Amino acid sequence: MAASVAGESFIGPLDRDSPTSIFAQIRARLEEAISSGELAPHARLPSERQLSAGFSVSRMTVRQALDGLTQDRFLYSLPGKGTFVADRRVIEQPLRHLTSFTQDINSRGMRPSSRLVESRTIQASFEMARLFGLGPGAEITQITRLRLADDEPLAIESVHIPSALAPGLLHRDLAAESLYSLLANDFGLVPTSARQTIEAALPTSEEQRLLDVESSAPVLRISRLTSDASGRVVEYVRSVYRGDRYHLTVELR
Amino acid sequence: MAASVAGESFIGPLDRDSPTSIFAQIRARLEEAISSGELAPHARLPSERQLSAGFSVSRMTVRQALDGLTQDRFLYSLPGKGTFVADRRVIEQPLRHLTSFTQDINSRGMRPSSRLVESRTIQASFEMARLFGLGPGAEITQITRLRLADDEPLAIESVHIPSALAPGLLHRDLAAESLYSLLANDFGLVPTSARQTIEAALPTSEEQRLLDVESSAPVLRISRLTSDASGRVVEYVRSVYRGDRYHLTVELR
DNA sequence: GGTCTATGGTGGACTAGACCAGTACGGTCC
DNA sequence: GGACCGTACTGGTCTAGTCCACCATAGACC
Repeated sequence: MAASVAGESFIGPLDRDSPTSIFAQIRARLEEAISSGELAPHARLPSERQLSAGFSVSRMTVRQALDGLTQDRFLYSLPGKGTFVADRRVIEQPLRHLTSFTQDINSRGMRPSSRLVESRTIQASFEMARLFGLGPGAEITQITRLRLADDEPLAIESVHIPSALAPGLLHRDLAAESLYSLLANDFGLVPTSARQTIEAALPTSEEQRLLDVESSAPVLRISRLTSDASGRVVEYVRSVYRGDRYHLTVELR
Repeated sequence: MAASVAGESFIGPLDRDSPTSIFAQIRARLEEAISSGELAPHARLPSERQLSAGFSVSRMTVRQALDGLTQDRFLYSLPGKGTFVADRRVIEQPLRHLTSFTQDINSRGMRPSSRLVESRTIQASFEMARLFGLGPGAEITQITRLRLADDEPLAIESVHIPSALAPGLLHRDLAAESLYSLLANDFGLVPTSARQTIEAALPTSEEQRLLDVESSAPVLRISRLTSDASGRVVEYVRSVYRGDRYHLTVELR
């Protein structure tokens, strides 16, 4: 009744000189074995002690890899029984991660593009200053773009970033490089978490025109507040998506 | 310019005989110190070695507590510099966690209630059988309820659970006990993660009647697939929320 | 002034052990 | 047959150390 004996191909020598840490290598091996199907859903993994011997590392190092995979719902463990592969067939590809419009649309198998609607510097309103933790009247760079998928209008996206965090942003060519890689590379702004508020509404007349929809066509209004690891708010985005062409998928815990 | 010296009140002897693990106790101390404001945002924590000495535990145990808090965005660390309190003032209360309608509405400061619309056993459609990983035609218990907040209609919620997972569910009194505590206590179904799909739409005539809205009033259609730790799908919920009274908040990473 | 360098501190990674509570199973006793 | 009990295994927790890359600072040197 026991699972497969020996021959677990994902066990094997690791690269001790690699810049990648040992536990990350073990984690990658297991992830690979899971996604390739070698480790099927609900299959039992070798015990931590067996893995530790198989990889010639300490058990704590194995646990560091297993803990991460458990945290991310690749594995689950039952004390006294063993560690098992979680069944992710359903919770497969959806975007649990923070994604840009470009990544999002690409992952849906469409071609993203955008058209600049407006870009300017504004004074922060009281509310917006509070969100960013700035004094009222602080300068905010606002970039509004029409977002298209396969050349059809899909959303209007209005990004707000404190000018102090990204000086000179207005004069950059956002057609040439992605806003997010620009923020990360040139300004050191690395988003790690975001809070999104989603509501259903009807479009304003301006939105009807840009999105090319009727006044009775429902839209998704999404506002997103993005922070870096220290919790500093780096951007505030207000988007309006066509309800007929877009649905949002999120994963909760 | 250095932070407070000595006198960190959250450091102190732990209960070695407690059923709660040491690292969980340390974690609780730090969380408490953060939420009380004793550890302000961006304040530097004592070093891992100092904490380890202060609590008289091994450094690995301290790290177990810190790692968890970092994972959950209470802390962030800068190698070579120290560990710091993240600024969560913005990403404060929103529901990162899986919540029931009752919890959700309570946390918004309103009084939740519900009215049974329909409860019955149906044959799984091909699509629904696939979602649950069952054969087509498997029995599904379906419970549809009108959900109210402060006695105003807010949503229609239709829960689907494989009958085999919760036998006799139809004959239980859902007014008396929460569906979720019932599922957990009597059937051992503990949801740990969910995938939600959200879209904006217009209500059907039946939905207009139940929610008491016009045909042109946009609604949020949310479908949720809930799984337990092993990845087994335990429930599928389809909800329709009034767009004017409800907005959804989620946190991403 | 500016630049280099040693020093001591920090988090990150890793080791090789230990004890515990829970599980499964085989055997023994009734 | 059924109840009990030891044994061997599992993951969960904890210890007491090591080595490393990175960071700040203070002092020496130019």
